[in-house]
Amino acid sequence: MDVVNIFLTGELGESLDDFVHDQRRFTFDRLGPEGPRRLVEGPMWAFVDWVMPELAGLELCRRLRADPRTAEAHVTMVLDEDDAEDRRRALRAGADDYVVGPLTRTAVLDRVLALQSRGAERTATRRFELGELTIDMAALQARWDATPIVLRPNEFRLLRFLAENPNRVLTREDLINGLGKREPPIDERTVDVWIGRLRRAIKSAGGGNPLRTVRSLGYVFDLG
Amino acid sequence: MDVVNIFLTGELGESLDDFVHDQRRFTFDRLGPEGPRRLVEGPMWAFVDWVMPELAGLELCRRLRADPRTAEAHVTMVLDEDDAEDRRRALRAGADDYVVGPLTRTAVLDRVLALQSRGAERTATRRFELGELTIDMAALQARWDATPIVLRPNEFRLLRFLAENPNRVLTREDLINGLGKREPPIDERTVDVWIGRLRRAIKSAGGGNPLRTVRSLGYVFDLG
DNA sequence: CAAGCGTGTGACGCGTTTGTGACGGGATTA
DNA sequence: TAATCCCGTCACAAACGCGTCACACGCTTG
Repeated sequence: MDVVNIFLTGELGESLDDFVHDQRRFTFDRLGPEGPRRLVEGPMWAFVDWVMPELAGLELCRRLRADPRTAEAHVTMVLDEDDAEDRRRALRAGADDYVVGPLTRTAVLDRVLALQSRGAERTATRRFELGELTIDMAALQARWDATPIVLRPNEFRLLRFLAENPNRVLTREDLINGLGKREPPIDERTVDVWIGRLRRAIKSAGGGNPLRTVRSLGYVFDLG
Repeated sequence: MDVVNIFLTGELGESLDDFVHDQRRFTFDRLGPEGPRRLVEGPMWAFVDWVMPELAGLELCRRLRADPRTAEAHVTMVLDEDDAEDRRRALRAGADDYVVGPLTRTAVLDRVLALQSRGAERTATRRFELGELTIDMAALQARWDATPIVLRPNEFRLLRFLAENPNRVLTREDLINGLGKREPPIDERTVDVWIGRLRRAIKSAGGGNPLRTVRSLGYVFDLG
């Protein structure tokens, strides 16, 4: 069984229990100014707060990179707000990517799973644009023409899957499988509701409707 | 053992060896302006650089599509930077998708595996062109010279069937059978209505009228 | 030129599919 | 623990697709 070790700064690290999902075990631990409290086998994921009580997040980030025990960890910086300059600084300090907080367990797991499934390749497409739509895998955020689209986790996964298969009719079954929802079996009509919610979210960010209904078949993400 | 043949433009094609992974053999070869150096059996994947020494990537992409030996290949365009307009152009030139480079072997394999596992049922002919008309089977969408034609399912099937039998008179019966409508029996006059609707749809996308009536016989899809 | 076909097309109505507000259970957060 | 959020399902109304009809127009034939 795969194990993924997740380290978090601040309170969050304390409050989370270990967790199993999809044959994979996740361990959570607190990340202090000296790094992780215990050393572990397997992939490590560190989420570093931008502001911390004892230490600036940037400094911790540099220390993690400098320490051979944690140099290989995947480091995600947690920002309070979406500031371009902060992002640059985070990446320069050695972070692999960033999220705009606040961080919940769901957000953490979503990220870890998303990045894992995209493969170990660090420079894989983490971000892609389709027309006016930008999907940023690293920040788990989508934008329409620079306006952020407020998406719930399921909606983001849906959008991602659709956008990864553009110009191709996806049946409701495809979509259910694509989001990895085999158990419990999902009513196909539910997909319509997903689509409706996703459309509304895109629309309320001022976006168009790239999701075309193909009657009696499914849906397509349409590119220009 | 499955074999997947991967063709790459530029240096990358030279530097990679054949490779085995998960019961599957991958062969790598260089892709020049004239297409692949050697011809192969089995699925083909071409990764085309946006910029190439001898030839623009877009042009190569079009050539691959036009060449019957490579028309069925899955073509991925490799972009240097994230430009929305370039993406559109790539897809319009016949690329199936795109990545933002730089490309490594890992990135290539990840992508091929991901696409293979998703699109298990790749239709034989994903897309074909007849003059200004393009028919995209995967997206169930037709375009006249880059303008989408709004078609209902039945109209799409009709257009597809006509386009698959160009320059050949199809009787109303042929058309009814071609669309697989045996039950319940369809009035032949209904075909006239189908044709009329299809013509209108093409026209309102700015297209011409490739559908010629052959009095007392049926209809022809006219090429040239 | 008249009569007779063959075709184009607007209109209609039925059956099906889709969109969506509402609800409730379950998980998460504070 | 209470409050909130997320999400799957349901039910109903609206939208849609499509086959048919009916009539007008045009072409053919005598």
